[in-house]
Amino acid sequence: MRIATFNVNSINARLPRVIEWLSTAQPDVVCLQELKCEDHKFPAEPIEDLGYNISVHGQKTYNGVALLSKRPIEDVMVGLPGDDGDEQARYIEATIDTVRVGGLYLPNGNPAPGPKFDYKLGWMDRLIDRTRQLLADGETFVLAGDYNVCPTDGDVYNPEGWQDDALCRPESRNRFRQLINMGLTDGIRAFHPQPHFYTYWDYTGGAWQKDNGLRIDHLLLSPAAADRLIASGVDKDPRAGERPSDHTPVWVELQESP
DNA sequence: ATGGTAGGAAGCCTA
Repeated sequence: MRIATFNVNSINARLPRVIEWLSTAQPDVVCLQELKCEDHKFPAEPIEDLGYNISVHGQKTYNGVALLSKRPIEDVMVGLPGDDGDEQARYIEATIDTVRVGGLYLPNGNPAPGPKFDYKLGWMDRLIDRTRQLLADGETFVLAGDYNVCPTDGDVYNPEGWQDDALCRPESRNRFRQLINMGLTDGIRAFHPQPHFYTYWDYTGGAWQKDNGLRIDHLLLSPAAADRLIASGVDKDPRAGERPSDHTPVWVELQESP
């Protein structure tokens, strides 16, 4: 069972890239971020034609997340618990087969310090609370998405230049580490511990050509999910295509449940 | 070198 995450930076602008990637990679489950459209403007038909069920939590202009799955999507929950006043569409969770899958678009948080950074840290605290609940419920789960956190300096092409950025600040890294310390496994890191294994390259300055990247898209696995982890990877092909997203798909492969 | 590029919305904001 292959579970992937892909920040598309507008699903409608990216539809050709997404269709091409789904057709070749054939992931079982996909978490999409930055749809930048409301539910009714999500291009469902061409994706359904490839055999996917779809659950969308959209928003006009900004944010927006979705789950795609070749298997049934059950018990969908949208919105991260813990703040009823949070209007931003950044979280969707559902059960697929035996796995609870959370698709997330963690706030960028720049500039730091400031209100946007405070929102990011509060959101991360709520994600930690949600993780605690999933563990208490005994769920086998994967939390996948654009975390907007570079866990270590090895995940940044130029750590000195990025040390004050919200993606690299100690407050952000500390909260990411809290998730790991709850027993979660970084799916990419488990198979690819080397530095400079990136998932995102800025549009500006020839970042892609120079491999000036960041590792900010992650799949975190519960202990029971990690016991089934057999492979992981980064698909760089979509980033090299025409009109690409600035992110590229990242995936884990889980052994089928018995 | 306080830029650069991309997307959506509306004549800027977010990333």
